[in-house]
Amino acid sequence: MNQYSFTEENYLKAIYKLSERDDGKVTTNQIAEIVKTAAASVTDMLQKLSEKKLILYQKYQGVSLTLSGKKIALGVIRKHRLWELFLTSKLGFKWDEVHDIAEQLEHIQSEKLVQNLDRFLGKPKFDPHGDPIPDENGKFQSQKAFPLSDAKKTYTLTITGVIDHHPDFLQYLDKCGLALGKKIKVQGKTGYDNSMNISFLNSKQQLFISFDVAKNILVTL
Amino acid sequence: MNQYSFTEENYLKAIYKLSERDDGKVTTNQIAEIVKTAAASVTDMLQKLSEKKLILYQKYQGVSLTLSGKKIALGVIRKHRLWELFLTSKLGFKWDEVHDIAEQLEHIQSEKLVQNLDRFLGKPKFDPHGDPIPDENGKFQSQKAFPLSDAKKTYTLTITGVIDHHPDFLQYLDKCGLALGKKIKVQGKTGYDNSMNISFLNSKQQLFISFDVAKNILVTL
DNA sequence: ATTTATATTTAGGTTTGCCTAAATTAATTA
DNA sequence: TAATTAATTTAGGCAAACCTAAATATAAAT
Repeated sequence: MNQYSFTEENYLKAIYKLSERDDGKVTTNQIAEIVKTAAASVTDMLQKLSEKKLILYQKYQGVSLTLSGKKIALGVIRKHRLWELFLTSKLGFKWDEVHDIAEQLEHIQSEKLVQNLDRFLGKPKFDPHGDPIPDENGKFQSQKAFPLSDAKKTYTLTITGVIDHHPDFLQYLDKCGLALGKKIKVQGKTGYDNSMNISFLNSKQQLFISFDVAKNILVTL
Repeated sequence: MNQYSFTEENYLKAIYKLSERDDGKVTTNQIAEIVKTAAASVTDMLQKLSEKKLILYQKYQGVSLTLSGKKIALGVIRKHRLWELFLTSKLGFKWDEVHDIAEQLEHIQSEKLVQNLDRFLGKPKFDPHGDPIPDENGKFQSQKAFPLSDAKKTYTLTITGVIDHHPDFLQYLDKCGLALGKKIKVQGKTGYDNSMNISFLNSKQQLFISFDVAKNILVTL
């Protein structure tokens, strides 16, 4: 009944994530970039998803998800994030190792499995990268976090998430001692290249980070 | 490099399980039965697997696994059984609910995931149905268990496994109070239909089970 | 040893998801 | 507004894994 292919789920997830950012119509090329296929293949799939009423699609006009499409996308994202948390909190994986495995696990079909896993993990609200985990109805708390690059001086900030999930980036943060929950303060900003000088609470340690890095770190006041 | 498709893995697993029993060449129709496809489709796949040197295949002569084929099959079985145990021991599933989910999970590709899961579960030797779990080298203890239907009277027996894994059968055992580890004694056998009268240790409870049921229960002395 | 039955393979065709190249539409720039 | 560029779609094709029907090989029965 409710069975969609691995590939279909990945397209829906990609469309969801794109429309989350741009908050409008998603284009063929954007999707092609994410799912790593030729644009022509994307067009094929869009026609198929449209027939199944999972997306709204008109030639050349971009796409958006229908309610059913969004539900499926959120279900996949929910599974992805639960599995990521499982891998780190129970199996001892580091946060830079879990993405590829969760990309596979997110397609396992079993409503009961998701519910039991959710309970086993204690109905968590956030995954190891600080992303919110949708509940069984697709609802989640959207964080009021903002990129560190937007931060003013003086305030004490808490690191609550990352935007870039690439292993290289995460490993770099590890090396700097930057982890979720860490409290930091912006000591200074260089006007020229927007790089930042930050310090940790309870430590004299200082750190320089580039604008590109700061853009990908999410913090709250 | 070491990547085989979902389907290829299922064929190899089927061939492994069939050759375990009959201990010889496996036929096209036997495989077709297990993987639930037409015999002609099996022939297609056998030719493909043969080219990849995962099986030894000659037209009309049946097949057997090569060493590489066997390794892959055992890897899949290892994963299947580890996941089944995870589902029952950590997520609260019952032994009749885990098969279909494990059929999906067994194809997740990540050597590290398997190792970490194995460690998380305490390097278990048996799955929830009493089947041995191969280690990272494909080695496992083959049980010296035998079907309850072959048991003589008098001895106290321990239930250590089941042959049939169908939910119906397992639920029936649950209803009878027959579970792994339970100690029983054969009180009598009916010559006519080979049905059995068994009793539990530490209980006056008596039970009649058919020959068909007894054939699918494994016990040790 | 033939004949009959069963098992297996070949032939031809489908679907899914992908590709490249060519055509078309939309967006941008002159 | 016309011309150029970029994005998107159509056309035609490929590989994987499946199917049915027909052909062929093996096994069983007379």
